[in-house]
Amino acid sequence: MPILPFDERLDQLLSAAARVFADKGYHATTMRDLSRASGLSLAGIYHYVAGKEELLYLIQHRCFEQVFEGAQAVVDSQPEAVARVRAFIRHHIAFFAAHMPEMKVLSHEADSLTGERDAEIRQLKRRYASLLADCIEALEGPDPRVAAYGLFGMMNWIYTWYRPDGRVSPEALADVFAHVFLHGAAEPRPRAAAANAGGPPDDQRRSG
Amino acid sequence: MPILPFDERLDQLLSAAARVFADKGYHATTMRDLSRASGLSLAGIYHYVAGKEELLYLIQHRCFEQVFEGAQAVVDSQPEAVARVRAFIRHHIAFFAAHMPEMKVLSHEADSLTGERDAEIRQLKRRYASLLADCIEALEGPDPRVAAYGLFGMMNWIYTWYRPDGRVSPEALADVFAHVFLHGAAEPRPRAAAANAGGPPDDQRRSG
DNA sequence: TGGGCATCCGAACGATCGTTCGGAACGTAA
DNA sequence: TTACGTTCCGAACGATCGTTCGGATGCCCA
Repeated sequence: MPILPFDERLDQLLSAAARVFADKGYHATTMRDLSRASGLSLAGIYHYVAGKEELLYLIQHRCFEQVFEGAQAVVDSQPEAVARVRAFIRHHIAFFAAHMPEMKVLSHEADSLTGERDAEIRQLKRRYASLLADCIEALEGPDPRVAAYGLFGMMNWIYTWYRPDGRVSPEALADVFAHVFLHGAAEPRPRAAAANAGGPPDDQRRSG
Repeated sequence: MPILPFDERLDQLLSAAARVFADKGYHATTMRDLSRASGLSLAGIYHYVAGKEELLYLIQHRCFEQVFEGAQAVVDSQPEAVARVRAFIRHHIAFFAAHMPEMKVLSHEADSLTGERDAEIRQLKRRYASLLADCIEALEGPDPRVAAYGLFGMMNWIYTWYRPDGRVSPEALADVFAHVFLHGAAEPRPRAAAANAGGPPDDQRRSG
């Protein structure tokens, strides 16, 4: 037995690969990049995975199973429609912020898999989207499919601009998104709780 | 002079390249793909552009100037904050639907340029985002930056799921997004106008 | 008739890609 | 000690990449 057992070394490899894929994009990263980032030799990588695409598949599959399981749990714990949607948003954003590279790869490299691996991930994606769409349908608002995809866009897009260690905490971000999606940006927020962590708790209520 | 003047042949090339980039992704498409799609020979492409990256740059630059100009115009034509935001959304979605390949490339390949070309496109992007953020700030709702990026995500994400020739017209899509962003998905929409195109052109005011 | 420019191409170049091959180093079991 | 499976690597393979080179063709003007 070497320093690390097989499974843990594989986890390390997948984690390093997720970071590089997120940073440079799947097609633009080379196996030599992954060799450098993982500490394995170029050939050594192939002891753990069959090839580059399997690496991407494993990252996406593991990540998806995790978000889905967590989302299912928090949604089930809420009986009421608005609370279920809010819980989904909070969980999705929290998970996203805690697994930025993997979630970015999941969002940005959705078309980079092929064949059966592609089909399997697409199916997971459909199930996850349905979970949210079903919650939204109970709101009896606009077209649930359109609204759900709109909300996914709002949330998934954060990989292009949001930094979890910046001025806006993941919790504050989720609250803003939940408020905007449920009640709209033209409505004042009920409590102070803007997006800034430190500053004065600027009150949101409109003047007139 | 051949059948087509230089500029028009270049337009054709850029249009073909946008379609292929949108379909396969920038890094995954080869110059030979572009040769096939444009009807030019592999070497012939280099008579019109300096290389693959310039192709991507020209697509993004031209597209961005167009959306920005149009958005500026429709925003300026509206005096009131809510109407300005709504106008921005309608224009962005309409333009997106009418220029799907280019806008997908603009959204999805935001990190594929390098050096000066990258810097220039990023600056255009900042200006465009500020235009929307300024409109949103006047709503006096949640953090304008967060809300603006959230709205951009909602709108730009459509390249992953929306087909302009499907059951939901671009106008209906824009109306749903405008309603959700401004008033929330938990609020009922004022008129029927769910997702059908032929309805009355306007449905602004809340019910109460 | 001939020079010059614009348009466009077939063929090839060097670089780099994902992957593979043959084996080294090590621990364990007999 | 030998035998063997696991872990891992240096070196190389064939394929393909973006790009370039040296023209070929046709049009314009003199």
